[in-house]
This record gives sequence, structure tokens and C-alpha cells, in this order.
Amino acid sequence: MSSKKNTKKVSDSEDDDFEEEEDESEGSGEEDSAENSVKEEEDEEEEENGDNEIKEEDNADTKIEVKDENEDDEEEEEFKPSINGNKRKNDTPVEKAAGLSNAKQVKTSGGDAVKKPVQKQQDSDDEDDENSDIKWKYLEHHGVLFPDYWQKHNVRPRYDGKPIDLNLLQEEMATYWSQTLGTDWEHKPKYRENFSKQFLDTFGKDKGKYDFDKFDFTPIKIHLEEQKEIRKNRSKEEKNQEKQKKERLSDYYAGAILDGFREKVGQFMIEPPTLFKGRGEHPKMGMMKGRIQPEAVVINISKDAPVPKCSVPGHGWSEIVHKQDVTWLASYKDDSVKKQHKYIFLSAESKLKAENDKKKYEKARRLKNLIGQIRENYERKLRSSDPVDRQLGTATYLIDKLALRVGNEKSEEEADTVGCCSLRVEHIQVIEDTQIGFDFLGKDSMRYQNTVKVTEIVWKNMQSFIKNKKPGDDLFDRIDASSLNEYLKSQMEGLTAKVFRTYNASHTLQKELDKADEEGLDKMDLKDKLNFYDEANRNVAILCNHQKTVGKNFDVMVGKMEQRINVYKDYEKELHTHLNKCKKNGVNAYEKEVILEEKDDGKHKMFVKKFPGTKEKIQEAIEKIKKKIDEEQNKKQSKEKNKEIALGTSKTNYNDPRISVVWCKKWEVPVEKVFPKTLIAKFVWAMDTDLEWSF
DNA sequence: TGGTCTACTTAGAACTATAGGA
DNA sequence: TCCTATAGTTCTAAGTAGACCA
Repeated sequence: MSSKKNTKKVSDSEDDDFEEEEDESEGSGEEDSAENSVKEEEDEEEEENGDNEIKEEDNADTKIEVKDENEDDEEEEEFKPSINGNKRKNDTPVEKAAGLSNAKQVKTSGGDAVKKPVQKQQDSDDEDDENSDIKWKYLEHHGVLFPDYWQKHNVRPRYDGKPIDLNLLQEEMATYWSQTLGTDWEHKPKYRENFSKQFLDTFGKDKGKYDFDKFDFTPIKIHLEEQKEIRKNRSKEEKNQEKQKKERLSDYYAGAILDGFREKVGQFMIEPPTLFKGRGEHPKMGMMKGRIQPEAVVINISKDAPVPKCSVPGHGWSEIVHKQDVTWLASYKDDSVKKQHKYIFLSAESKLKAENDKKKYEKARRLKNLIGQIRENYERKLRSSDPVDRQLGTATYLIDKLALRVGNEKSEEEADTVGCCSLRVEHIQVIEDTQIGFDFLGKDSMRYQNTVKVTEIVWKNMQSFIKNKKPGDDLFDRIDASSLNEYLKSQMEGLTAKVFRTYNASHTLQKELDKADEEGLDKMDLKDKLNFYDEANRNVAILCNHQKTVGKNFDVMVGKMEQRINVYKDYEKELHTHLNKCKKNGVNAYEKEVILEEKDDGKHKMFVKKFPGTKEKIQEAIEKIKKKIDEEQNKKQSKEKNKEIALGTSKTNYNDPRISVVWCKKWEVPVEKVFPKTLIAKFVWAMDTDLEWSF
């Protein structure tokens, strides 16, 4: 399968996606106006059906060293350059386009490499972008979708026992707060503190008159529960209608064209306002994430692409830009909680993302070829007389052996988490027998707790790095993330700490899966083969410290499983007893009904098993229940093993998909048993990897 | 040189759909 | 056919890293 399948050729039949729908929107709100915008464009599309077919240019990335056997397939596609049929309007002034009353001047970037107008570039065989940062030649999309404005429900909370009127913003905030009542968030002091301060601030000069503790939001909470119930009980028809409406919006906004191919947009909805829920002990949790208006949104499209309509009446985009050196379709600044930029990108299955993904793994494979020399080099540094070199060597050792992240500096306004370079004295313990204990919070405040035996020189270095330091002091006080990466770059072009993680993860997966022969995989059934694969994947997840929090009813679930196993075992025992009786007495007909388990209330029988009537049937039943016991035990074991381990992250981000594809082919395992639909789409470029390939 | 900005990937939690067992 | 556990998907927070600037 080639990356051709990754993108869709824009054809007449596919334009049907945008065919006119019956207008069934009634209420108000942004989605409705967005829907109108969907409809309007669909109408226009019907009118304009020109035939602007253009030949695609060769867009292959020459930097990829290993040639994809199917690259050739991509080259000779024809396309029509508009999302809605063939609506390219070279001469459409951007200012004239709908929703653009507020749009600022148009910018173009992409470095000096962008000298010619886009249309010209598309029509010519230019070679000058081979080494430039140009990410696309033609880009067209429908902009972004805005969440509904707040609609008042007029349910009043109580203040000091009496109902209190709230204005629009207060009601909105109070409702977001009420949503978190009964969850862990409610009891986090910082969450409460941040929210209550901002909430009281909305009372302006009267804020001093109010005490947050005297607010009772139960009425809103009850209202939310009622609404949830109503939603749950909607008729099939209503649910269907809503689903279709959602799909229609998605079809519209998720459609983009990049260099002649239809591509899917990732998350196209602007993040709705809510209370910020940072991970770990985030100092800003509970603060209000503000509403983003179109005036904050920058749209990135081709100069000659139609400007997307802004779906919010009376509003317009901040700017229309034509930055060919970036991959984002839209961006906005959100400074309400923390200063940050948000982006709308193409989805993971797009050609652009896929190419980057492939490059990432190719870089990791390059590291594989050089790792011996690189290790020798940093091991030399471990013994250097220069303390900076000793720290560089030691940090690289930890990144290589433990797959630690590099650890950039963080501000006071974020949760206190660390990576390799930001480790502090209190995070490590130098233990006898050349062991080092690690205990710190990493990305997403996930705890990394590990005791490792290291080489003597590393152990001595670590000991010297903490000497005369107190808790709070940096372990590596002479290096930081950028100086470390600078050193890594001197070892291999493009090498950063992140590449080690990808390399070590993929290398581990390959190594583990290569044990298939000695494990006798050929004699295993599909279930066991998949267990073997999961086990290999688990090793990667452990290496990378990919965790998940244990579900609240984990113990209950395991308890139930145990109970079930015991019931099955009892049944098996009884079957044996009766089989023996049958054999002894020569009685074949034997029937008995047993209750194997009762529900908690004791009223309902969960399992009712009849004993079979003949010896043969008893024997059959024994075999059946034995199998069931086995299955249930395996299920329980794997549940316990995976209790705190997240297997998905390594699959999505670290394991070269070609390793899994080849393994699946070799052992006749359908690839969809290993990758869900979305990952197959993301890794479409890896699907026809040759059987001989290895990482 | 260090701080900030920008662009992109990686990450777990929350939400939703689906499968499988009764 | 219904219910619920699990798998799969979506959402957005939290990283990395290069560019830029004073």
C-alpha cells in the first residue's frame, strides 16, 4: 500500500460529500450558523463546476534515505484543486470573502525560497525547494468551527440559603464548576482557590460581600443530571439526527486540499471555554479558559485559495496568511490561563504527517547504525577531567539506558516536573553496589520510580554531582537541554535526546518480537500470538514509563473475575465427581441443575448449569469448562499486568510500525488485530513493508 | 547568552462505540 | 436483546526543540 491511499484524490464522486442537505437547523447558536455556512458553500459549489484539472508535481521528499518502494505510485495523480468541486478563484480578493471584514493584511512566508507566486510554482518544475522549508504548494480548507455561545438555563444556585441571580458569565462559570462537583477536582484546594477567586471577581465592586463557601451549586448540579438523563433517553430518531448533523459539520470542516490531494483536518473545533484541568499539582488548575473569538484566529491558506467563511455572524478572522513553511491551517493565541499558541493541523493520517513520521523512524534507524560509536564516545566523556564533559557523558548515559526525556527548564507557573537535565538532588539516591534510585515526576506528572544498577564510573559521577549539594539543587548544574542536544548533534546530524527514546523503543520491540522463533510462535493460536506481541509492547511501555491511573473499580473487577474462576472450578470438580459416579454405576442419564453464582441481592441466578445426561457429554463439558478457566485466568493475569501500563502511547509514537507489519505478515496475524483503524490509517505508509525488512 | 516565541510531537484522561456474555 | 466491560477515539495538556531577539 502506498501513501497514495493516505490521501484521497479529489474526484467528482467525492465531491458528493458536499452535496446539499435538507436544511433542518432550527435553534440558534454557533453550530447552526456554522451549518448555514456549510450549506451556503455547498450551494455555491453546485453553481461552479469548472474543470480546472492540473497535473500534480513530484512532491517526493528527497531527504528520505530509504526509498519507499511505492513512492512512484504517488506521482501521476490528477486533481481538482478545490474542496468544494473546482472552485479555485485566483482573482478573488480576500477582503471580499465572507467574514473577512476584520482581516488584516495578508502575509506570506516560507523564507526567501518563496519567490514566485504559488500558481507559478505549481505550474513549473521548480527544483529550488528541494532543500527549502516549503511544506506545501497549494493549501485550501474551511477554517475552524467555534463552540456554541453560552445559552442561559436560568437555574439559580443558592447563596446563604437563598436563590441568587447570576449574569451570563457567572452562570456559565458556575455551571462549569458544578460539572466537577462530586469528582476529585472539587476537593483539590488549588482548583477551588483559583476558581473561587475568579468567580467572585465577576461580582466587581461587590465581590467583598460574598463568601464562596456560602454558595450552594446543588440546583445546577441537579439540573445537569436531569439534562444528562434527558439526553440519554432521546429517541433513536433524535440521536440519529444529531449524529447526522455532526457528521455533516465534520465532513465540511475536516476537508482540506493540500497539493491536489484531499486531506483530513485533525481537531478543527476551537477549544470551548471550561475550567482548566492541568495535570498534577498545576498552580493554575480551576482557572477559566476563555472563549476564543474569530478575531483571535489566524487562517493559513494559499494565496489563490478561497478564504474560508467565518461561521460567527458579525465576526471575522484576525489575519489571513500564506505561510508555506509551516503545516498549520489555523492558529490562535490563548492567554487566558497561560500564554500559549494553539494550532489546527491536518490529521495524523495526512501525507504531511506521515512523511514526518517516517522521517522520525528513519532518523532513529540512523542512530542504530551509529550507536556503538556514540556509546564509546560518551563513555570516554564519563572519565573526562572536564566536569562539563563528565555531566554530558552521564546525562547521555541516562537518556540512552533509561529512555529519560531531556528535561527542559520550566517556569514557576507550571507543575513541578523534571526530565534528565532538570533532575534535582532530591530525585536520586546513590545506593551501594553501584545502584542509583530515581524517584521524580516526569511529563504529565507521571511518577518515575526505578532503581538501576549502573556502571561504576556513572555511579561515582552521580555521587560527585550531588556532593555538597542540598535538596533543590540541580543534579546537572553545568549543562542544560540545549547544551546536551548540541553535544548530541556533534555525534550525529539531527540527533537529539528524543531520538534515543524512539530508537530504544523500536529496538526493544524488534528484539522482543525476534524471539518468536524460540518461543515457538508457529505452534501458537492467534490469541497466544497476540499475547506474545502485547508482552513485547509492554516491555517498550515499561522502558518509556507509559502509565495510566488505575481505575476506581479495578479491585472490584478483579474480584469478580476471581469469583467467576472459582465458580468454574467448582463446576469442574462436580462434573468429575458425577462422571466417576456414572462410570461406577453405569448410569448414563444424570441431570441436575446447580446454581453457580447469585447476584448480590441473592434474588437472581447468574449462572444456571445443567449437568449433561451422558458420560460423553460430561466429558465434553469438562473440556469446555477447562478452556474457560484458562481463558479467564489469562484475562485476569493480563489485566493485572497492565494495571498501570498504557500500551497505546508506544504503539502510536515510538514503535516503528514496519516492525509490527512485518511481524504480522510473518506469523499470519491480521494487522487489524495489532493496530486499530486509526493507527492503520496513520501508518498506511508502512503497510506493504517487505518481509525481509527489519528495524 | 539567555529568554521568549513558534511549531510541532507526545501523553493520559475523558468520552464513545463496540463486542461479547448472560 | 440488553447490559457492561473493554477497546477505540477524541481532546487538550505538556512536552521537545529550533528560531529569533535583545
